[in-house]
Amino acid sequence: MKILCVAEKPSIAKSVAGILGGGRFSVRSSCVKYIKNYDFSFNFGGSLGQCEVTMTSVLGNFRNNIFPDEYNWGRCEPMQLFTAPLKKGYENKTSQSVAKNIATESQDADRLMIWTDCDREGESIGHQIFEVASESNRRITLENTLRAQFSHLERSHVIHAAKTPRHLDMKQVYAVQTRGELDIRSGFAFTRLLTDLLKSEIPGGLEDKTIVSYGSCQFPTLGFVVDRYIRVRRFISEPFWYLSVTTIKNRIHTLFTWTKPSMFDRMTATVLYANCMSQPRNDFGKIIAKQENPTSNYKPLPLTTVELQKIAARTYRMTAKDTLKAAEDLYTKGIISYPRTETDKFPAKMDLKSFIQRQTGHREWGQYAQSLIDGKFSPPRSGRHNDEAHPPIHPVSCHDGGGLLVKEKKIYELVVRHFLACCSDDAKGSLSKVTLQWGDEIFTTSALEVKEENYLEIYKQYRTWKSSAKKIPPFEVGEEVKLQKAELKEGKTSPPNYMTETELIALMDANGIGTDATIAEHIDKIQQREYVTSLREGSKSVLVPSELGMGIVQGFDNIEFNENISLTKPFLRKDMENELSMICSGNKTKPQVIEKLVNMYQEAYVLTKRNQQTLVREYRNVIRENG
DNA sequence: GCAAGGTC
Repeated sequence: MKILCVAEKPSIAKSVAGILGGGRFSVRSSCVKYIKNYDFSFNFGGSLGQCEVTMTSVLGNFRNNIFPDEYNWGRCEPMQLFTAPLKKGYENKTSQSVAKNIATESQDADRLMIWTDCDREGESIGHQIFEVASESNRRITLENTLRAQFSHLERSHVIHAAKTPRHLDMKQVYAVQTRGELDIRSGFAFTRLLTDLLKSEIPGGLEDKTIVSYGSCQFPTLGFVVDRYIRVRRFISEPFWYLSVTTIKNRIHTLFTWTKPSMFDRMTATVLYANCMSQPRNDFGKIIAKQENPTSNYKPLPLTTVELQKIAARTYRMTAKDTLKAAEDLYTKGIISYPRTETDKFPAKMDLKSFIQRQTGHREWGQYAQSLIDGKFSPPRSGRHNDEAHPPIHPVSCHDGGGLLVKEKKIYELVVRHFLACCSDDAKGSLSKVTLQWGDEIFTTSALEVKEENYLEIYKQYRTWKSSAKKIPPFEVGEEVKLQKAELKEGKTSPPNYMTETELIALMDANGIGTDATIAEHIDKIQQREYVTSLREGSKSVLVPSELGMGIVQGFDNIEFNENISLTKPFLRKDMENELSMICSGNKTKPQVIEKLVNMYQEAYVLTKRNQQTLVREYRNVIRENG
């Protein structure tokens, strides 16, 4: 029997061929520069048995939606794009060649086995491969097409995946197709409307090559930046007042903080201060309580892509894009698990200790790993996210760093240390708190003492939790202590900061805008479109909207849409994600979801067009306000 | 000329 295996990317095809072929395979080049075809034999067991195998790959998505030529820009009313037919096509020469290689290689195959990544997109890419293969070879059907399930490239795992395939999950395929169709219809329609409108109404305002694009991810991303900008600009600093006392005992000065919130009314604060000052012995305070409570600092949750990007941005100042690239390269080398995951909970049956064991020989953290094996192991915390495709990011093999790029080394170290931290105990400490009364007012001071570092021993680079530098003198309850200072102080509320990239990533992630692989691209896109510019502010850079970006958001926010739908807010996109999940779980069908959301977008389009002067007016307003 | 999603 002859089997054609197809992976999502060339690196996976190479690794899997190496494992299944046991190192004995021959390589042929294909009509695409990056893609190689590997021939070998492998015993799949079961009804397949010993097979001749060709392993190849595609380059991610290669078939996409295309509108027929009569719907090109300027040749139809954009509104028609919501219902125009869509055909499958190839965007460029490369994807056409990718398809050609699949068609050729499938010709003499008895079976097709899909080896794309095990996520929703992978399932859809698998279906594209199936379509091309079955068009070229009628013996390949959806029923006899196999789908390997794997989440990392460790040898025994890959062999097990080859021997226990399932079928393509069409529900996931339909969910992805639904998103694709809605995005191209709404994206093209609104982009043409906005571009043509703003160019004709604001002559000389926009350059010829400018595109004012709408996208279901671009707009909410822009919306986050604008919201923050407005909050900063509208911020008015307010003074507030508070009481503060400092004691002196054993020559140690101890600052006590008022337990009441700061007051925005000066008179009230002054009266309270005067009350205290009018007491006899107003230069003494009384210790009324003393506590010492055990406290913990929790170890981190199992590592997701976005968390990895956030930690790397904070600790190493790496961009989200660079972090993902480094992690992807470590994955294809078999060093860490699949780095695109939303799951922050390890599967119950996973043998974590075997992964720790592999790290015991490492010169930096081997000893620590050994101590976990020798009894200090503690089961990881469980988060509430699960993408049902990949476990949290964890190291697969032990690597001394030789031959790795600097960025890869950093990311590898982060992944290992994070994993070991997850399998350790929380840090333990004790928090001492002393309460003091001065007049009728109550003040407290506290100090932390770290007793057991536990996970922090391996995780110091990424998180600090230290004993307080200040020492609290040995106060006794009931004791009267001399005050060194007792003051009425004035403070000022400070404005929020402009949006940083790290914050924007966190917001997009929390709101389901884009995927781990595309979040960085959307941030890039709204800058290319000149909706947003990046400014340096001190040591970090922040994102602020341009006039165009402000104008668009203000314009859309001033149009009243049905059911309070907002195109610049994340809720619409989140709704769509929910609908897609329902397709995956079998509770809705692709046509149902498309009908519902196309109707909604059409209504929004009609209202936008009817109120197009609002968009123009708001954009002009922004320009005028800026002078 | 236009989206978002893969990957190179």
